[in-house]
Amino acid sequence: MKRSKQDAAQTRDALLEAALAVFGSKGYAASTLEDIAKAAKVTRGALYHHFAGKAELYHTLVTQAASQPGQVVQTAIAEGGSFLEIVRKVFVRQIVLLETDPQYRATAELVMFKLEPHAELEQAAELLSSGRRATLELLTGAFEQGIEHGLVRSDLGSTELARTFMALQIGLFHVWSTHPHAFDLEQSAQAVAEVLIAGIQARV
Amino acid sequence: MKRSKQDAAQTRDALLEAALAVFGSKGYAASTLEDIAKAAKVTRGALYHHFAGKAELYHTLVTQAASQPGQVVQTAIAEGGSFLEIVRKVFVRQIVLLETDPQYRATAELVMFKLEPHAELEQAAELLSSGRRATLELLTGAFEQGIEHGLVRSDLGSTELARTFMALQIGLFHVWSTHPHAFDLEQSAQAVAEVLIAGIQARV
DNA sequence: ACTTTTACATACATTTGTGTTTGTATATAG
DNA sequence: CTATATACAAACACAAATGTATGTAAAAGT
Repeated sequence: MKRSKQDAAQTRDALLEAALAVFGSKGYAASTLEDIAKAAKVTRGALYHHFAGKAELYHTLVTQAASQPGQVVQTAIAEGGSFLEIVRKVFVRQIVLLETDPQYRATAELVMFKLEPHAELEQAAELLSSGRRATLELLTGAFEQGIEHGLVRSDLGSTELARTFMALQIGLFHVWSTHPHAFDLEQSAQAVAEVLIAGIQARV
Repeated sequence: MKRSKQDAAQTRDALLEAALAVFGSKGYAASTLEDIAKAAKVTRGALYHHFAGKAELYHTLVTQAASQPGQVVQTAIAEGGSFLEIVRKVFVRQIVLLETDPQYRATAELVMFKLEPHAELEQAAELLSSGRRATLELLTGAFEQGIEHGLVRSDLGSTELARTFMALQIGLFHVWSTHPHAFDLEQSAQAVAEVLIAGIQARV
């Protein structure tokens, strides 16, 4: 019984969603296509019809997640406020996004904390890697300006400050990811941001 | 040709070392026992003689790595210095340890950033998890004292400060782990520690 | 010196997952 | 209205990995 084109797109989405869930709960290598197909309530036949195989499924997930970064920065800047205020906002909001968007969270956890260096995943890894580099450069540029305006301490250099920002974000995400029920993410993010702001601002 | 007991212990160590390397480079599930045996220059027969299977190998690695934590704290305290000085020392030294001890680094990367929730690995995961909780509690206690002595800011609470410390460490490790050649770890750790200290100290 | 373990290697059986092929009902195009 | 392409399911073939059983030479015990 063949389905219409709309139905087909629906199954495709179901497969992607199922793949994310299964990959997230068992890791890439341990996940079987049968698992994914079953989770999407279809057979492997459907899966092979829509995707070339496991690697392509994974790659699709990663690329679609990597395409939605950094608009948080844009809106925070647009809202105005002092430099440090913007930094605080961006920090907290990017963290909170992990809690509010389960899809985003799952993908992020998958590619950051469950990265298996499989040969077929080279492209995806490379994509992620370059994304991270870009974010770091963007942050470095921002802190460079903050230093020039005398708002941020100048003794450590903009690169180290950017790395600190990233490290704090990633680290908090990791801690929360391993014990999600242990504390409230947003509240903690605000506290951590306080420390960050106090730590990077120029001394009077 | 049978080897002596000493040779046998050597083979066992070689297997563990090889397992760590292979797990680290391919992930748990994707690593085959043949890979590990070959890397240790023995056959799978030897492997099955020393270990029950893949899971036991992994478990052995994890437990032996989890047994060597926190002596950094002891020595730093013994050396004396102000509270914040000790915090800084502990932060930097624990990070640097990742660079100096490749064995420790590999295990840490494996269990922190390549954690595959395999069913057979439950025990190992539980062990890791409780270890992290213990570290966090130890840190919380330390910061609690710091607050009481008026050396640390009191507005955020000791738990949040401890989490910040952990997050910064883990995050920096993660950033370095994904791009080891991009920057000098020790230097960066010192800079990051500067920010941390400035961020948590009591305001005058 | 003789017997019994020990430390492996080798060979085999079984399972499991992947990729491919075939079949089929239905939607869509002409 | 007929032909073809589409969206899958079901069956099959193949490879790889695990676990186990067997063999064996040397070390360790007696």
